This record gives sequence, C-alpha cells and structure tokens, in this order.
Amino acid sequence: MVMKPRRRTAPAKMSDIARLAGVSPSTVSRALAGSPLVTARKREEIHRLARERGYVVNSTARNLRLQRTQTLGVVIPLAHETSQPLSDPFFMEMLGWLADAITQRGYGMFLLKVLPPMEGWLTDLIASQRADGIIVIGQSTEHQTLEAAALHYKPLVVWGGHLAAQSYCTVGTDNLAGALAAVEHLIKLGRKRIVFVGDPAVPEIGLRYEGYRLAHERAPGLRAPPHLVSSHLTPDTSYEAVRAFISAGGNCDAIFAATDVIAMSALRALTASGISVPSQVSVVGFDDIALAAHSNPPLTTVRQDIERGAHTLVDLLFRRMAGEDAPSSTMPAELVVRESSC
Amino acid sequence: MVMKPRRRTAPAKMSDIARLAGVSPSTVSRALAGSPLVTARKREEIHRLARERGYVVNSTARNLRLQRTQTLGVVIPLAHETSQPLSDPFFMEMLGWLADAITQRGYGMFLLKVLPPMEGWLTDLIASQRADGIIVIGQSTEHQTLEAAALHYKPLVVWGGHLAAQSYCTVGTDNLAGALAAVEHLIKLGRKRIVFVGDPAVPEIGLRYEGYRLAHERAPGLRAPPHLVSSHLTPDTSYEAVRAFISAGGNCDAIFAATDVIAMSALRALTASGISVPSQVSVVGFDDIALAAHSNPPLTTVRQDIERGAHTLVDLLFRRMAGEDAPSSTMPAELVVRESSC
DNA sequence: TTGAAAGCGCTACCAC
DNA sequence: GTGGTAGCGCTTTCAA
Repeated sequence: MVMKPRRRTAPAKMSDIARLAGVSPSTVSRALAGSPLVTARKREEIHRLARERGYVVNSTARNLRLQRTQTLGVVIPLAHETSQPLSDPFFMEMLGWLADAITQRGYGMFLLKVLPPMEGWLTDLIASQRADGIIVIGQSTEHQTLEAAALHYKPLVVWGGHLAAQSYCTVGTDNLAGALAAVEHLIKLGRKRIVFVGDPAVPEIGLRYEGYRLAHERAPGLRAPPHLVSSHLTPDTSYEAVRAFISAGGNCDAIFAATDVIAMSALRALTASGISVPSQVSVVGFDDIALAAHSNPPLTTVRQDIERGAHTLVDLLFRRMAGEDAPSSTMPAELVVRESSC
Repeated sequence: MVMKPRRRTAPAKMSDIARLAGVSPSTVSRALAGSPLVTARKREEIHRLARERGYVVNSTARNLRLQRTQTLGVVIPLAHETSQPLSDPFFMEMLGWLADAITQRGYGMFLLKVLPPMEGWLTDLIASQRADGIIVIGQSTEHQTLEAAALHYKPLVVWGGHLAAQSYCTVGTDNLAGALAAVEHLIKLGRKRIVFVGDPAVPEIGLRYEGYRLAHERAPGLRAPPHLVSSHLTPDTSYEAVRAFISAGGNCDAIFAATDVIAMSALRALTASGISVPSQVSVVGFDDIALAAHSNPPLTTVRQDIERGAHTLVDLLFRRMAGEDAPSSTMPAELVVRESSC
C-alpha cells in the first residue's frame, strides 16, 4: 500500500477539543485538570477525545497564564574548562541524580552551560522567567555573581563550598574536614613532603586547601611546608602542571589532588616520568567519581555523596520556592582508601 | 550599615519600561529587538533603561506569541537501567557535547529522562510543544515509539543504530563494522572461544551482535559457535551475568562486550574469579568512554566519535526544523587496542 | 517613525 | 455544572 505523503497538521488546541465535545473551552480545561465540577460522563468523554486526537495542553500558554513554568534551571559554570564540555564526571553524575529528583517532583529541567567570565548569565536567566527556581552546580569563579543574585532572588541553591560570609544557599560536602582526613591519612603512612594540586580560587578547592594546610600545622614532623602546584581542573592542564613540577626537580612523596580528575592526571604524569605509585609517591584525590575505583592503581579519595547532595539541593530549592528561607547544608565527607596510597 | 530586608519585587515587564521611557510597548519591543525602525537615540535610551532595571523579555510570553520555544528537547530513555540515574558515561559525555552544540546555536536545552516501558512520553512531549525539535539519545527499547512518532513529526533525530526499514532519522556509529573489527582482532590474536555479552534487543547492540556473528562466519577455525550471554546494560546486571557464566562452567578465551560499562564489569567478574586478563581471557568493549583508558588493565574498545556525533545530531535537527528532509548519518568506528587484549 | 489593537492558547473569575 | 470573558506579556499588523 502506498501512502500519500501527509502534510504536517497544526497541533490541536483546546478549542478544537471543545468543539468536538460540544462544550466550551472552560469545560475542557476543567475536565483535563480533573476538576470535580465537571460531570464524570463529560470528563471521560473529553479525556477520550483528547487521547484520540493526541491533544496535550500547550505548556507555553498554560505557563503564561499560570505565571510559572513547572521547570527548574540547572546551570553548570565551567571556568577554565572550555576545552572540554561538561568535563568533570563529578558534575555529570550530579546531573544524573538531579534529573531523577526533579522528574520525581513533576518538574522539567532546563539545562544551561556557562563559560565564565560571562556577564549576566544568572540575572538574565532569572529575569527571563524561564524557570521557577535555579540550581547552580559548582561555584566555579562566580561567587560574586551568586552573592549579588541571592540578594533579590530567593529560589536559588548552589552546589559548592560554604564560605563564611555568604548570603546564598549552598549544599556541599565538608571540604575542609575531608581534606584534613585525606592529608592526615598520608601523614600516618609516613609521607613527609605532600604537595597540593589544584586552584584554591574556586571556593570548594580553597576549603580543601585549608584542610591540607591545617593538617600541616597539626603535624610537626613534616619535612616540607605546604606546597601548592596551581592547576585548573581539566585533565590536560593538571597533567601538564604535575609534569612541570617533576621536570623542575620538584620533590615529594605524596600528592593530594583537589579532584579525582586531577589525581588521575597526576597518576599518568607520575607513571610517564617513571615514578611508581604508591611506592615512591602516594596519590589521593577528592570526589570518588566512578572512574576512581577503576584507575590504575585504584585511587584513594574523599567520597562525596552525590545522590544525597542532589536530593538535598532539590529539596531545599522547593522549600525556597514555597517561600521558606531554607538554610545551607553541609554533608560529611568519607575517606576511601584504595591502592594509590599505602 | 543595616539594610532593611527588601521585599521581593515583581519582575519588570515591557510596559513598565515603556512607561519609564515615555513610549509605547510596541516601541520597546522593537528597540529591544534591534529594529531599525526606532531612532538610534530612543533605542539606546530604552536599552539603557532595560539594563538598569534588569529587564529581560519574558520568554514564556514571547514564545507564546512567536509560536516557538527556542528550546530543544533532549531525551534519554533508560530501559532496564532504573537502578542508576543516567548510568552510562557514554550518554553523559554525549549530553555534554550536545549542550555545547545547542548553546552555540542560541537554543536552550530541555532535558528529559524516560524509563520505559512508559506510554506516550514522546507523543506527549511533541504535543505539549515544549520544544522546537527533539533529540533522543539511544533507541533503548523504543524503536516502535520512534517509528510511530516520526510518521507525523519531522524535527526528530535519534542517536542509535540504523535499521533496515526505519523512518526516523538516526545518527550513529557503524556498529556492525566496529564489532566486526573488534572480533577479528580477537581472532587474529588466536582466540577461539569468544563470548558476546549484551542485549541484542536494543538496536545498536543488535547490530554489534551481527558484526560478532559475521566475524564467526568468516573465520572457519573457531572452536565455538557464537555464544550470547544476555545481559542488560548496567554494571550490576552485567557483572552478575558474567559471574553466572563462569560459575556454570562457561568456557571462553575472550569476551566481546556490547559496551565499555559491560566490559569493565566483565573485567571485575573475571578478576574476582581468579581469571587473569588478558593472559587467560581477552576483553574488548565498545564506546571508548573516558573510563576505558584508565581501567585495569586498560580496555581495548571500539571508539565512537561522540563529539562529531553530537554536532551531527544538532546539525541534522536544525535542517529538519527548517523543513529539509535530512537523512540519517553513519560514522566510522575505530578499534583502539589497549592491554585488555593481547 | 510611532501607537493602538488584536491575538498567541490557556485558566479562572464571575455570572447563570 | 457550565459558559462567557478577561487577561497572562509579548510581537506585529495596520493606520496615522
């Protein structure tokens, strides 16, 4: 059987269904919303018609009318990470859990990738009223932007580090305590020259660096003061940073990396330089991404509970959307010891 | 200085800006759209006012008026993978590249996770007119659904396998050729009993299984006929499937896994059973996710060019949105040999 | 060059 | 219970 190429028909509207059902659009609207005002008979008839015709309420029109979008904005700022898209697996895993939590609540998810420095991404998103609330995954270098927005805009929650004077709502791991545990673990193993690799300008990383420094203060026996190898968060830049450190004659017996991605780059850089892990240099990361357990050798790291984090973010956001002034939340970190540190 | 807690003010609307500028909303609309009809002086004045007041056009209202959303729907169907959110890193990486490509075009991204079997997810998304076009990442078990929708709805592209009789537009890797190359590689290494692990009911996987079978047909010296260990695509189910195969006395000297996630589970299952890779059993995966190079041992796999795939998806979708009947596209696969096969 | 007015598709108020 | 009507905030005719 040969079919005529069928022209695309304009989608049905509520008034079409109303005409077919011999009622007014008001009644269709009520019926579809399950209002008890409409007689059961009519309601079912209207539902049947809608199903037959594949009619679904136009969400744009409904949203304009109801002054809401039934959608949450999820923003991922990626300073210094332009080379790769959404590079860090940690953020990806977070995104997955967020999708779950948001869908569960019957909301949609509007995804936005932002490459700082970029003016107005947050204020514009807010002002455009595309979303009923906003989740920002990672502070990146946008602390000031967030601070400014939070002054006037309440339904905003941020995954990241909790800073001392901060008016926006964050959810995050106890970065300082996690880093402290990691470095104390290295010290207990007898490591004396521990290097930190990362960019403390990012709040979360800054807190991890503080933990690293604190561990040094508390351990008098160390041979070296805190040493920072500054590196952005991409695999390539961190690989290069560690290579450069080694080439320059840098001397250490342990590396504490600000993230697992950096730690894994460090593993590669060390191996490439003929340095064995962990016998010569121990390596510890942060995040416990899925990759971490499968690296070679498997990576010791500080675990963040992503799933719980995602649910907390969504929970706090809904409370803020409801007008409540929900506070920040910090979750415990857990050291996971694997073979990259012995 | 103590600040009074400031009440949240309703966002400005176009008429507010119009009043402030002493012109009509029409003029503001034109000015903000950069229309040459408005005098430069007035246009700048209006832009200045808008910036000062943080005014941005309400996207819902504009979309309703213009009958478009400036948004693409991105759907991830996850049959059998309910346990984990967006579990497969391959899809995650794809999502990242898609975000890039879509943002570049000035569009937004509406993300939807679907857990089949679930009626109407696609027709409802289409009918709700939430998006100007739709990208589906992975056919999963939804071939029929896609087929049905594509009959009437053109701006739809799917990442996945290209099947013989298929009316929807796909972008994907040459799964059959990739699988063929992988298995021929194993045969060249002298492997005689090669097992396939995966679920051929998913179109992409089905094609990979075909490639596996074809390699067997072409190689008379193999000791064993094609052997399928059926497994869903999650780490847990595939781990169990391989364990069960081994416990049942299953005999093989190589495993060709339908995805890298399955391959890595196979690695774990083999190691846990005291079987060494690659000396006793070689393992080859498919995808070349970031994890693959870092597994232990590093995984031989068939590389899919995700970045190019994402750009092709978006490109074809825009052509379809413009009315063109853009055709499916298949990209070459590339075997990447690492230490899990020797 | 500008403004008035219509209308995108829907919901909810008000009458009946 | 049901329908008419107003209006969400915007863009774009059309008329001036």
